[in-house]
Amino acid sequence: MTKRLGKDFYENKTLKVAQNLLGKFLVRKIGNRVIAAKIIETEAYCGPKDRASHASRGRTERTKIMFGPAGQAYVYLIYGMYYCLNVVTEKDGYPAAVLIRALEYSKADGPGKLCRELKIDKKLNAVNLTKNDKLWLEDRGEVIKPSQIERSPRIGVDYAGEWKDKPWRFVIKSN
DNA sequence: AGATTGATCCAT
DNA sequence: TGGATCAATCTG
Repeated sequence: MTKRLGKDFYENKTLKVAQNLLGKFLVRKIGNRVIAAKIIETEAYCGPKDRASHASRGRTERTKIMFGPAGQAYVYLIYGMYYCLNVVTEKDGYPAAVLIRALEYSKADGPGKLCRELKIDKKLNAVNLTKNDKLWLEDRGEVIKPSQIERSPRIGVDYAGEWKDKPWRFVIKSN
């Protein structure tokens, strides 16, 4: 059973989507080559008050995508050298997204390397993951039980004050 | 621990 | 318009 995730999957509470994404497959089509890899690590960025989220400083040219409807890709450049891939969640108007941090594929552990391996760059920013033929997500029937999920604080957000310790990072155990 | 690297954001 | 900042990674 293989089914592309639709808007109903993304239009949900971000913490729930972040956990549901574990075990799903990220599919990237480059020319005639198709790469599919299981998602094993995610992080949730929730709402305008989450200081770790780019959206916490309000709607800007870069972050407006996070305020948009669920099911779009949010791709941005960080530290001048690496791209990070997020998927937008929740209702149109509410800024939230899930960062895809690692895949069970080659050396794609870490959001920067992941995007390098899959050739994800700014051209894929704002694409609709439910419709386009270059990048999308699939349910291949794998079920991840809550007991297989490990929670921990998010990476690289020490500047976020009280928000930095929230256990909003999700990893499949034994990876 | 330090260097890298450049788009983005906001204010000296 | 300029300077500080950064959801990272590599090298030592």
